[in-house]
Amino acid sequence: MASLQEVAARAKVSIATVSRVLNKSDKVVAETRAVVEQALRDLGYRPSRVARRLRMKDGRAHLVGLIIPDIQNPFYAEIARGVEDAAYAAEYALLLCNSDENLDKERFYLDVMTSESVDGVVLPPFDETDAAVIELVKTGMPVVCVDRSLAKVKTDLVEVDNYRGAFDAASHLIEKGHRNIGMIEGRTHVSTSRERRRGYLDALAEAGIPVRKDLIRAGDFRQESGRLLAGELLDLRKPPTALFIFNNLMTVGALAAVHQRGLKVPKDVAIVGFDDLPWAESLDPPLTVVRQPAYDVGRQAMEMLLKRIMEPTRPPVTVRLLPELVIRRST
Amino acid sequence: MASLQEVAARAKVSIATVSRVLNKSDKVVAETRAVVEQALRDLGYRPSRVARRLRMKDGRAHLVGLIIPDIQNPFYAEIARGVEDAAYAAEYALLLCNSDENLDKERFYLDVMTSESVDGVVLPPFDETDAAVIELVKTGMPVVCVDRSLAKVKTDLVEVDNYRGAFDAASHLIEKGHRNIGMIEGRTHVSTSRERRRGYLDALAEAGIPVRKDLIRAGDFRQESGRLLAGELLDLRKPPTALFIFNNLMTVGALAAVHQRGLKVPKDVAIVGFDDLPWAESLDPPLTVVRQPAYDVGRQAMEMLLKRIMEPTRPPVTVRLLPELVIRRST
DNA sequence: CGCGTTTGTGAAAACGTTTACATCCGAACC
DNA sequence: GGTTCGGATGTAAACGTTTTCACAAACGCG
Repeated sequence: MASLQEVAARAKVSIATVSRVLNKSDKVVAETRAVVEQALRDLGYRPSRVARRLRMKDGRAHLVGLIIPDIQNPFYAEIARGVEDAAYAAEYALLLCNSDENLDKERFYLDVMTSESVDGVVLPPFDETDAAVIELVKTGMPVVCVDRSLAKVKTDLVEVDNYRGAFDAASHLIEKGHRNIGMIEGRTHVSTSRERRRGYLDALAEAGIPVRKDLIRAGDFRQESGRLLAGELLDLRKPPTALFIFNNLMTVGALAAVHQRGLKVPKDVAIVGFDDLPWAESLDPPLTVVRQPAYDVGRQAMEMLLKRIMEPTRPPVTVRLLPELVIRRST
Repeated sequence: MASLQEVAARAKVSIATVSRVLNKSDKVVAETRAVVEQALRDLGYRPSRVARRLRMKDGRAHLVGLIIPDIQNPFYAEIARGVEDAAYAAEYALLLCNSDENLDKERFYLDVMTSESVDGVVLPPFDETDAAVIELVKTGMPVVCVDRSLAKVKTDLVEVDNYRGAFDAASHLIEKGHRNIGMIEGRTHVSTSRERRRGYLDALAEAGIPVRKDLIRAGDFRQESGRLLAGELLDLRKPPTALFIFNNLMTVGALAAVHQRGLKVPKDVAIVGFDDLPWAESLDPPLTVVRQPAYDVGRQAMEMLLKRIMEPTRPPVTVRLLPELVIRRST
């Protein structure tokens, strides 16, 4: 509440001097400094980030935005933790928003970002052609994409080798003797979906297994769509003996569909999903998954963003992290 | 980027007129309005929330803060969704922060809140005596507590009937014939822990079961502490035949400890935990839990906050929602 | 002792809004 | 035809900072 004005009045100096005391940088003699600091304490002064941000040129707000598609998805929550830890370490505050895999909400929050003059934004774009994000990038706002990438625009990017992850997962199932492997994709215009699909197809091709189109379904990354689509696949005349599912939430949904039908995993149907879960070990059965280093994705993205804020003209960088196939008992 | 200045120049009017067009409220003749609106579009004008917030008196920033202890805890994620939906519906932006059950972080973010001149804050206090939160309340900042309450200070509050939830859970175990019921609490100075403990003790008392102090352990709400403490209990000379655990994450940890020892649930040990999980149904075995209406907690808290922002002097209100015992197969 | 140089401090502008107040102009009134 | 009114628009102050520039005093030096 107390402003520089009031502090200055109490210390009988000018507001400029108070500001200088606050920002340490400038010269102010020890005696005055002491007086000012006393006044600061007396009034319980708290600087206004708002005023500061209004006055300052870009890149010094110490505020960045993170827009995640679904805060209830543990994968994104883990990314958020990574981002948050790196931000907090650099004393940056984080404006965290949940876009709910919804373009309108995303646009609303992107507007908030520019409107709040944040220093930069971390986000997984809605899909490869996300217009609102591209627009934002073009305004010169520092943007780091995580997990998903944009097709036409080059930005800083921290992603996971989705092709490799999917290839390994499918190969693992093939090795176990499966030839009818169902796949539940995510939204198809998302870069991760595209890459994972490639990995699956290549693994099949390499093993000389023909692709059964009816075993491929596209979901929307939500639990419910996993349940529905897994149900469809299991109810097929010639159902798959294994399921490869593109994210954690849909995998949980699929598991529910399997249980509902009284089928046994992995005897009746094997399952491997993308994204590890803290409780994957305690699921019935413990789930084989492609583990993504989500925390690191977040942390590195934030560090990358800080670099870009410091040096806005540096060329965009891509970091690709490796996933890991964690074999438990669902395969 | 474009400011009122530039728009005004292009439309050949004063900035006041532009501002009036923007805020609809005031009179401006149709012709000028059209000209201004064209200029607005041409320049792709985006208002600066920062400047606006600096200028305006309290309560009109259309920005509120939410500080949650752990973004990776599905219970809080669900609360966050409730808050976020209600905020978005009212066109409020949400400054979401993760305090990591850490007082320093919490203080940092509380400072950010005042410093950012948010209109209000929703949070579960760290514990009943959380000094930083009390301080904030005393500054007159609208604050709504969720889930946990403060001991000495009366604020708006949306909570769950924890006593009832715990009482029901313990009674259910007693009914199933258990007399040695282990309990893993959370941090003991948190209001929810205190209430749940009361519920457990009363249920035992009502059934005439003496309390075994060695069956009561205090954790920190994290998965790891659930694993550790459940391990301790199970390794006791005279171990409990049932476990009542105070939150979801510790329950998952406890489940791991049980599996690790090769014990069967519920044959060797029954388990009931607080907080439902989207995948509780797919755990091994499907978990009996006390379900809290987390989404509603969040939604109602945000609505309450909006009311307080509109009418800062209204007396504090408490809403208590009912939990529900969901019986699955772990008991 | 006079003159440049340094050092500490203050005055004021700027950031982008909102809004109270002033101004202008035409219409309505008597 | 003045006077008054009211409606549309402009002017300028204010919000709380940072920062440039100016200024005064002290200092160093020949």
